Amino acid sequence: MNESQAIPAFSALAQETRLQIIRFLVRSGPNGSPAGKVGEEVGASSSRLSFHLNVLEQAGLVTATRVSRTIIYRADLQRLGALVGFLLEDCCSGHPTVRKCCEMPPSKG
Amino acid sequence: MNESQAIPAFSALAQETRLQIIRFLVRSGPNGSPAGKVGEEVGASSSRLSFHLNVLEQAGLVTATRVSRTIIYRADLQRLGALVGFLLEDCCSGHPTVRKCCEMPPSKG
DNA sequence: TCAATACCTCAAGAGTTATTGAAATATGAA
DNA sequence: TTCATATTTCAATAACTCTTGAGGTATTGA
Repeated sequence: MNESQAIPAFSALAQETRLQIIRFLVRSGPNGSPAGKVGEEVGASSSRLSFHLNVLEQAGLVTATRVSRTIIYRADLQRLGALVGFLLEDCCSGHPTVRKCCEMPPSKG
Repeated sequence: MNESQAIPAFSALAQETRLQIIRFLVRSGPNGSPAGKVGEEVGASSSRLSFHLNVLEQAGLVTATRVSRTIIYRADLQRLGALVGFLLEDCCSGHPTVRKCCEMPPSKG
């Protein structure tokens, strides 16, 4: 991931509705979720939802696939991982203090 | 880190000049750097620099300390780490695919 | 073909962000 | 006090973001 990919990604995540969408799509797993269901989940009107899904898609954080009348959205976990990597390596020079946050939480081994 | 801290932090990082500032301040280490030197480094006029440093400070990603005539800025590594943690845990539910990016790079391991 | 469903696009308006240049504030030294 | 240095604040402006509501497109089934 380079800066010109990271900037739209950070920008996409800097918004409450889009954060809700990402959370929901990550939890929806590899099957993803149709736009309508995402809209119900986050409580957004169709045009508002479409606007935010488009921002996320342009940022590369979600993918869209048409299946008949519905459009299935999925979180792009590789991209999200690459963004974490950008934050750790590019922004923070791999600094150990920043890296500590990535260790597994104690109760989850 | 919660959502209302993460949103301004993502927003702060979604800008080229501020990304340059963060990189430089992380590399400057615990002594930080005076505003003027940051401005030289990133090629920003004083008012423009001040604007961006303020955004970063409000977002909690840098701290400012006055020392005589100069103001020393430092990257807040704890906050940056907490933001990585938010991205991994809150946004991505600690998903292993996303986590893989946090492993030490092979040549540095 | 017509109607229904699922979703997107468009235009308008309010609010926010980034840049510029001028002016203000704070500190230190002559 | 006067001057220089370091930095912030202010006002104007252009560009961008988000929301709303109306209308459009794609697909399916009767």
